[in-house]
Amino acid sequence: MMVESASETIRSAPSGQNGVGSLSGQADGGSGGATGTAAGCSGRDVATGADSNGEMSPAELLHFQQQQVPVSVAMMSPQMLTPQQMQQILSPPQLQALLQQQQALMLQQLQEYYKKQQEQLHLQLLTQQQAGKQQPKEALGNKQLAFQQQLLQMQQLQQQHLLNLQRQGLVSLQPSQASGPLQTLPQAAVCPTDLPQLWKGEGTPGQPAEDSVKQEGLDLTGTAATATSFAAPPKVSPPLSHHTLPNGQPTVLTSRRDSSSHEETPGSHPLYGHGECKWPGCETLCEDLGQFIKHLNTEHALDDRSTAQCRVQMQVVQQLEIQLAKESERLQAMMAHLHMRPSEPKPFSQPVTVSAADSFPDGLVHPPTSAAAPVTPLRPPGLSSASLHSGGPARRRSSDKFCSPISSELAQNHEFYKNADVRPPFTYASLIRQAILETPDRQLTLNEIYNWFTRMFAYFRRNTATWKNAVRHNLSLHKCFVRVENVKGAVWTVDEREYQKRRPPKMTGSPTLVKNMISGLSYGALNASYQAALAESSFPLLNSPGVLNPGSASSLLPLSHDDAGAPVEPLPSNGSSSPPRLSPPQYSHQVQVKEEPAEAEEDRQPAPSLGPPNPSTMGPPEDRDLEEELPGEELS
DNA sequence: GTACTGGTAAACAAAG
DNA sequence: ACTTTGTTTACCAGTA
Repeated sequence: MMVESASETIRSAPSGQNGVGSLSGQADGGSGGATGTAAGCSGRDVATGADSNGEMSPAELLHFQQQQVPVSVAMMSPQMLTPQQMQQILSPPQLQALLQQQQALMLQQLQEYYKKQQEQLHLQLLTQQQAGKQQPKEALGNKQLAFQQQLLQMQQLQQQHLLNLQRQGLVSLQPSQASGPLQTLPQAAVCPTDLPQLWKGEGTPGQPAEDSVKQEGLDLTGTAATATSFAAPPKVSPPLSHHTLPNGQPTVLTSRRDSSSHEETPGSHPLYGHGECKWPGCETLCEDLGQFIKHLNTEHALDDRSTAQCRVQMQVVQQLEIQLAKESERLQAMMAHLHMRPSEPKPFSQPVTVSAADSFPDGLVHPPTSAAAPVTPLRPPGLSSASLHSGGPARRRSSDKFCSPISSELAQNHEFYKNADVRPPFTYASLIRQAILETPDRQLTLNEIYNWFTRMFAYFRRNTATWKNAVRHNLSLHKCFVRVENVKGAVWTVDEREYQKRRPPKMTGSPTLVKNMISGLSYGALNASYQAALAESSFPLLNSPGVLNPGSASSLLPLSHDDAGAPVEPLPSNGSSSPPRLSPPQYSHQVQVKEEPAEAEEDRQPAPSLGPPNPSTMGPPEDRDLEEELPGEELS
């Protein structure tokens, strides 16, 4: 198997790589290989985390990785989906939007955390100064210096992060501002007040800071995860108010910093909130600020324990910083990888997709993906097969079911599938059909089908033996694929009627079910179904404008109108009432002559009894089409 | 629990 | 003899 795979890879590589280099505009075989490798690497990177870049020690790396996955995943997906699942559920544009959101969230988290840290460090300075009276002078001086250095370091780190992010074009705000557009994000997403929980059970006075860091690091993930409950509204805004420091808050901070030698502003203390001490791991209840100050001076005076805690806090911040840097780097790579999808909003595909996305079989109106993802239909969660990335058994391709039109999906994410090592969520049968229908004469040899797979999907550039076997298996198994002996060999064609018949397997023989289902569907869903079918039928022409409406689609698709059942049947089709049933050779001949008539008349037995769902709003062609197309598209 | 569908693996044969 | 193509069977998993 592996031997065959290797040989096939070599053989199919040149042809398959031709279209691969589109990312860089290259089209020769050499760049294709590199592109494929890059795609594979990026996919692995996304799944398993960034590789070591030499800037981190093994321990740090381990620690970082321990934090990284849960944090990032939690921030990306409140439902705790794996990246692969996210990838499958979300369309590439959605992924991009999500990544940007993740980046923004991390930025906000870091900013808030920096502020928190600054306040804590600053408070430490204050505490030292007050407690320093009982301490030896030079020791106090050293520690003060250390704290000041830490504070300075914190500020530098913060500025550096902001600069980095600005350089990436991800942030367009001034460092003094929390995060302009990001303020719409849930404030509780990363709540600094949760951070003290990291210190729960934190080290005893003599415990080394490193040990604490390990614990904190692990706890941090949990904190971040729990803090990422987007759905829940921020229930405690008051405690946040003096931590998050929206816009004018930095001035408060600076004023406090300036008044470091003075009294704290009455009623507000960065470590005091909700009547309790906010010192990491403390949470001692204090009735008023005075009591809190007293508690602070007694319990959190400048000693080894407090120093260790502060160091731990520092390391937590540093971990976050490292994580942010790593995530930023990864995000950049991912975006660079995905950026090849400018999505050139094809004007024709948009109406089709939008309507298809608007009305899903579930009857829900799915919002448009995002501004950055204008025209990608959402796949219903759970519909897409999961965890295909590693090449494991993949189930439940979505193409045939529901109304996810393979053509429009492919048209929109063509570049994505071409370069990303992601398994397309379509069945082999639908892919084979697509490959065949893309050709002018609607026929392909087996090898040409192979080439189409490798050309269109990076995923099919590996494990060739497996999927090729599957292709052959599907070609032989499904009646909709007709083998035709040609002068130059055997070619494969698609019997659309068989293909359409195959799609509504569960609906056949249950007219009542069909009827109930149709009656339960809105016109929008029906229309979406129709348009989806139309889009699917017109994939080969999606790259040419004018497939906006059934009429133009049919006119541009002399042959494939049978594809969508009989949607565009009223159109020319040279009026022939078609020979209903063709033997394979005949059919192939029809294909070649492009005379595939508007048949499907005899296949539409149950249709007449169903009646048009909404005659007033739909034209006759749509009605007929929907009656036939709907079962397969909407229910299955 | 069952039927159906889809994916994967494998064996086998025929043809080039 | 080897590869490619094509067929068939079996098994597993997901879904209705």
